This record gives sequence, structure tokens and C-alpha cells, in this order.
Amino acid sequence: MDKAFDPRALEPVWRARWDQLRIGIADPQSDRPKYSIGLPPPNITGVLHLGHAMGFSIQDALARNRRMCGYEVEWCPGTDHAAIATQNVIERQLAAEGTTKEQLGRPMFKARVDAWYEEYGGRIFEQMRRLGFTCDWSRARFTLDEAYVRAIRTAFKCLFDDGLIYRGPRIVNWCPRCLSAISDEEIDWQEHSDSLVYLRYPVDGGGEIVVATVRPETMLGDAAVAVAPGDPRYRDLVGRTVRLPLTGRTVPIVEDQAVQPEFGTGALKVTPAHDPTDYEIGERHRLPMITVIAPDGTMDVPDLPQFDGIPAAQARLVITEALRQAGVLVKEEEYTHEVGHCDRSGDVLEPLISAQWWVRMGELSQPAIAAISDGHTRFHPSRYTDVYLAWMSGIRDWCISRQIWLGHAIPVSTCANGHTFAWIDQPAECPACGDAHLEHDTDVLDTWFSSGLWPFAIFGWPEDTADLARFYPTDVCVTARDIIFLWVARMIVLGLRFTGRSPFAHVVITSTVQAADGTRMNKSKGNAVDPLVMIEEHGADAVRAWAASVGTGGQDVRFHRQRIESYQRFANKIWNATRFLVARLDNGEGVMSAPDDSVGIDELEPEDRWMLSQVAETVEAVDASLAGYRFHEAMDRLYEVTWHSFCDWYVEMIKPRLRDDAPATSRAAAAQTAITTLDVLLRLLHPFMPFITEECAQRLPGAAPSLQLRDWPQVAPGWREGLAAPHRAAVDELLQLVQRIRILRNDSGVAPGERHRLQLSGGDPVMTGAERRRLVTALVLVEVEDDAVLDGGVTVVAGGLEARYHLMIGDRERERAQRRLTELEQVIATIQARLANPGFTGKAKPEVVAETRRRLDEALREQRALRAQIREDEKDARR
RNA sequence: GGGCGCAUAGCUCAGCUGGUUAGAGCGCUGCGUUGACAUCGCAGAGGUUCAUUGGUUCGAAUCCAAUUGCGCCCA
Repeated sequence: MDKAFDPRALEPVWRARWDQLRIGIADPQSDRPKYSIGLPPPNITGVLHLGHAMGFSIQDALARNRRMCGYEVEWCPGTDHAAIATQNVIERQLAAEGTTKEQLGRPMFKARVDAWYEEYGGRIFEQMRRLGFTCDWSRARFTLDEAYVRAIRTAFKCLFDDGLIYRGPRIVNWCPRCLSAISDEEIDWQEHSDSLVYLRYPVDGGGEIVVATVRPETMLGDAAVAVAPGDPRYRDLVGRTVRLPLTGRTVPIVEDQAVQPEFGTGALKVTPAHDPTDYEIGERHRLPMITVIAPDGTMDVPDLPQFDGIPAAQARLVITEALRQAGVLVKEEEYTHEVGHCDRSGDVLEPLISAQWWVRMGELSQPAIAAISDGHTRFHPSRYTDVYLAWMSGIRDWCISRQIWLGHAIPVSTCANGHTFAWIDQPAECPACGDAHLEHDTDVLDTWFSSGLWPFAIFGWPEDTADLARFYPTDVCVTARDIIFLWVARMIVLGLRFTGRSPFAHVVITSTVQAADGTRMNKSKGNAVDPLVMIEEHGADAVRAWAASVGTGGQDVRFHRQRIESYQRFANKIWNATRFLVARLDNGEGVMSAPDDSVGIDELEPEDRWMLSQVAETVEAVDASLAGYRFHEAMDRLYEVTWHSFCDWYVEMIKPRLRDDAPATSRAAAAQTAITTLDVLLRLLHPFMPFITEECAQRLPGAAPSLQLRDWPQVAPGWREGLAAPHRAAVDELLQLVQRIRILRNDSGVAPGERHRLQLSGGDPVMTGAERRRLVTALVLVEVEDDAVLDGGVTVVAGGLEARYHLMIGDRERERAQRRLTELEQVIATIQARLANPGFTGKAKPEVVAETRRRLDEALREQRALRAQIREDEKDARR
């Protein structure tokens, strides 16, 4: 084996092996229990970012783990056509070529789009393969596939025929660049510094009312002035009318609960056609909807030619000036507020009234609420349950139409006789009257409508396929927090509607990766980290282990490359531990073999039992962590036990036993334990770090072609307790003693090769003196004496174990002993006070009290030893 | 305006259902190249005891309330 693990050389080998073994390909006919996941489909023309790397690493870890646990795993990948994003890309290309999609026409535009998909369609899958993901590539789906289109049309038609889809004019978030409606969830809020303008409106019959607004240009479309119900300042004005400056129109003063009396003057100008809140006020008071801004974002006021056609932002200044001239402007104040932008084009959104297609959510939301509140589907971390429920119970109708060219056409036609109907196969004539003059709707569907069908459409719905029967509902959906509403909620709603079942049992929300300074990673800001670069530089295992270690737990994470580096080093550590064992136990072919694999339990040494008991604990701990989707916990645990328990302690302890001249039985027991431990750890680590674990596992006796074909480790009942419980504590105690001896040597300035005599006494009788002497010798350079009594020396204690160590104390040790003594005095005082408290001894659990007593004993013993050490030292000093 | 989350070592963060002399990684300091690993080993410093203030409790970093600061979501 090479001296260091080389991911670049070994990763392609294992990817090829997994392909060859058809690891990800599921067999619906198998009699294993199923486990299924629908991969959240990335944008087909996008590139992999760290968020994908994280979420997908977690899914692959689940998939690999479940396979080893005996499940038939279907992890179905796919891509989304991402209509708005793709259209923007193509339009930018066209602009660079000096043309537009309108000049090109729809058929040519579609050809451009297809070419784009053709060129970049496979890219993100290739990137995913670099990380070693074992999706079922044979079932990959694309939301523009023919079968998928059928699913979408079927879903649409069902909802339409059930009266749950309607078309109507409503206020929407309109992007003047995309010339399309945008859903509430796609708004990017940014802070803007604007001015709050106070306008004086004359009240008919005398008096005035001052309103405050950040959008004075919309005053041309005012339909009322609203005040909070019962506001004493305006009580007398309610019911009277106001004469608007510039337009001269007369509008009423109304009361409405949406008005915040403390904001501005407490009087609100109401522009129902250009503000969502005003729209609602307008509906409540049946106000006219006066449109003054066109879809392209310019003023649409033919009666006022001086303003007509000016872009709204500019009109704001012009109209403010006109109001100032008219003496209407009272004052302007600086005002900072959040303004909605199109998250695709970045343009400021313009709320407008427009005819759109809507899904009636009221009825649909009920089962979607029940599915979560009844626990059929659970969120991890659980707090997202409330977030989801709050949103779902206040849900509004869903705007599903977009005025763009790319995407799924709304499958609706209208005939010359005014019959409007939805269809699955585009009809030639009206089913109601046979009229052949059909007009097809030119809008396309919101991308989230199609991805909302994902968990069942990927398996062939609406057809009755074997895959659908076998793999739906899926087990888990692993995704990012920002699409809980946009996507997860819609899948639940649509899944329940069309299949009667919630599409997944668990929703795992992964962390959001931020840049190191806590800001959002953003390609345009240049602070985005490319996972492929990370793979190149640190290896895929390191990236994946990082993803597992920070991906769950519910916190956002700041990206620090050092975190990935630490897992790269971890991979190297695993590699070298394996390399060492191979070197010692080589069967001649670079594979380790135990000299005798029929080692009986009775032949295990205390450290073997100590190690195996930790292995057993780790299996249980990792299982528990995975069951709770706490990947960070599993990763931490595996890192700790592999590096520290196994490499730092266990391997060091058994080094002498692995020498060729060591007693055969002891050597076999050590080899057997080391191999077993490594084998279990590799299997446990495999879902998180598949490449390194595969490569190392090949060096173990009886290796399978892939760890994916091995069973997940299990702990036999009673193994840990029966095998190792007493030895575990005894060895721990000994290790603590070793550490204290090392400290003593270190702080006394003992040279590395310098040996001193040491004598052990006390300790748990499960271990013999000889066993202890052997281990201490293996772990620290000392001459351990037999039981003969030595005079003098420094006493070192750990638990019930004591060592007399013959060396001259150095100054640093003297200081350390004094410091430690002071510290101990405090500890002892605290524990004694606790034990003296009848409230504690009376109410605390007996085992807690016993443990406290034990700790007191331990502290007292250490204190005695330190005092003796200091006395002895002073004696020496006098000599 | 409503909701959620976070404030623990220089940095990034763990600490589940309350009981530890409060931990890890990175960074920092000292020592170390006798055959697993310098992508390493051994040891060390570093937290007024876990934002602040109250409360519950025999006992709180851990539960409750309020406050301050920060982040996010919804409106």
C-alpha cells in the first residue's frame, strides 16, 4: 500500500466497480423490503453547488446504509427543466447575438432550448457521479420527458375538472423584465432606502387628510383613503370623500383593519391595482381597480400624457415634483424597507392585476395539514412542523401560470363557442360542440406545479406501474429549508390528492451553507465554493464526510475549508491504520489474515474486550443517530472511536502482540480483534466515506467485491455486557494512569528515550498485574518492575490504581502539582458540599449519589498522592 | 406586525430526555524523525462556568420568563 491515500487514483476505480455491480439499480421484483427516495431534481442545466453536495451526500449515505441493512433501495434521480432560469439564459444568449425570442419565433426558440438541454443536460449528473452517488441512473427522469408531461396534464385536468383550478384576474407579483407572474415564494426581498412622502389630500366640504406613501406615483390609481377603525383622529372624516390632486377624481375615506394607525399618519392611500394589501382593502370595500402601470413597468395613464409611458421608478420623481408644485407635498422622510425583487432577473417586482390560473388551496390544504399533524409525515428537525402548519393553514390560492415560452403549456383550450376545457392529449375539436377552431392557452405552468408531482410521477403515475406500486410512497425527502413551501408542501398536497397518501414519511431539512463570513454564498458575488474543486483537492470522501458532519442539526453552517481538510486527514488516518495492519499480518498478497481465526472469547486480552465493547457501543450509537437523521452525531462518533480509541490507543496497545515473536494465541487474539474492529468501523463509515472504506476493506480477509454487498454491523444481544463490561472500566483506568505518567515525564523534562522504574499496585482485580505491566510498557517508555516493593518515587493515581514512578521531578511538574492541588481542593469542596446536602442525597437518584461519592473518592486519592509526591520531592531536595 | 432559530475556548461548532473537574476540530506553545501515518505522535495554554437578568429545582450550559444582540421565515 502507498504511504498515503490518493483519492484521485482510487475514486474512478470504485465508481466503475459500483457501476459494474449495478449498485444503484433497484429491482422491483425482489422480496426485500423497499426503501425509496426521490432525489430533489436539480436544474438540468445547472452546476452542482455545495448545497446539492450536502443534501445528496446525506441521501446517498441513507441509501448505502439501507442497502447494507437488506433493503431494496430505489433512489430515483432526475432533473428539472427550470423554465424561468433556462429561458433567461437563452434570452441572454439571444441578446448577445443581437436578436430576441420574438424575432426568432416559438419553434426556433424551442430548438435553441433543446440544443441547450442537449449540450448541458448530462453535466450535473456527471458531477454527482464524482461524489460517488449511487442513484438509480437507469430510472433518471426529466420533467420535460413525454411520460412526465402526461402526468402533468393528467394532474391538471383532474384538478380542473374537479373545479380546483380556475382562471381569473387577481393581483400578482409581476416581473416587468420576465413579463410574467411570479409566485409569492419566488420573491427575493432586499432592503431599499427610499423616501416616505407625505401628501395632503383635500377633503370635500373642507379640511384635509395627510397620507404617507413610498410609492407616490401610484396615487394616480388611488381608489380610497383608509384609516384604522375607530381612529379618533379621523373619526369625523370617515364616509366623506377626498378630491385627488392631479387626477381630480373623488374617492371615499373608509375604515379598514389592515391600516396600522401608528405608521405614517395613520391614513393610507389605497391603490388596489398596484399593492397587495390595498388590493384586499379594495375587495373588502368594493373599490374600483384602477390600473396605472403597464406590464412593462411604465406608467399607463393616457389621460395624463405628461406621465404616460414613463418608467415607474422615474415617474416617482416626476410625480413627486408635480405634487410639490401643486402644494400637495407636506414632507419627505428617509425610509428603509424591504422591496420584492424577481429572484431570477433581479428586477423590482411590480404588483399588478392580471388574469392568471389559480389552484384553489382551501380544500386541498386540509389533508395536507392532517398528514403532518397526525405524524404520517415528520419533519427533522421537528420544529419545521410548526413552520409548515402555520403556512399551510394560512395558505392562499396558488398562481400556477407563467407568461413565458419555456415549460409545460397549460393544457386548456377554448372553442369559438366559448367552451373551455382541459385535456391530456391535445384535441382537434371541442368535445362539447365539435368546433374545430380551438384556441390554446399560451401560458405555461409554474415549474413547481410539475415538480410537485415528483415523488409519484417519477415512478410512472398516472399509469399503474410496478415501480409505483413498489416504491411509492417514498421514505424520505431530504432538502433545503428554503423550498419547504415552494416544493415540499406542494408535493404533500398533490401527493395526497392524487395518490391518497403522503409522498414521504420523513422530511429532512439540511443546513444552509453560508460563506465563511456568514453571508449567503452566491455565484455572482464570487464567494461560492465549487464542490468539484473541493473533491479535486481533498477527495470526495472528505467532502462527503464534511457534508454529513454539518448537514444536519438544524443550524446554518459557515463554510471553512479546514473542516474538509480534517476529514481528508481522517481518510489518510484510516488508510495508514489499515496499512499498518496489512504490514503486520500480510498473507503475502497485500491482504491481512489473522494467524488463527478461531480465537475463543476466553483468549481475548483486556484491551481486546475494551475495544470490542466500544465497537458494540458505536454500532448502537450510529444506528440511533441515523434513525434520528442526526448525521453530525454519527460522524463525530465514528471519527472519535476510529481515530482515538482504535488508532491512538488500541493499535498502540497491541503493537507488541503483533510481532512475529509474540505468543501465538495472544497474537491471534489481537489480530482478530483488530481486524474485526477495523471491519466494523469501515462498514459503519462506508455510507459517509465510500471510497476509502471500500479500498481498505479490500485488504481485510474475506472481502466482498463491495461493502455495499456486506451486511450492516449488528450487535449480538448481550455481547457488550457479557464480553467486556468489567474490563472496559479497568482498561480506561489504566489509560488514565498512562496519561498521568506521560504528563509527569513531560513536565519533569524526561528525555524521550530515558527509562525509569515504575511499580503498579491496586486496581480492579479483573486485570492481573502482568496484564497491566504489559500495557503500560506498550504505551509509555518505562521499566515496569515486578511486585517487589520500591522505596520512594513519585506516586501517580488514577481511580483505584496507583503507580510509584522513580524519577526526579522537574520545575514544571512542581508547578503543575501545586496548580492541580488547588484545583482539587475546590473540586473536593464542591462535591463534599453536594453530599452534605440532605436535599441531594434524599432526592437525587441513588446511582447519581453513588457516582458522586465515587468521584469524591477519586479526587481524594489523587490529592493524597499529590501531597505525598510533594513531600517526597522536598525530602529529595534536602538530600 | 407575527413566527422560528442562534448567542459555549482566538476561530468554526458539539453538548439528546437537567447531575461531567464543560468538550471537539482548526489555530497557538513545547517536545518528538527507533518501521502505520509529520495529512503524524505526546503534552500544554486558552472558557470571570456556557449573552444578560430573574424563576423552577436538592441540582441548570441544559427547563421557563423577560431583556439585549444577530440571522432567517411569514406578513
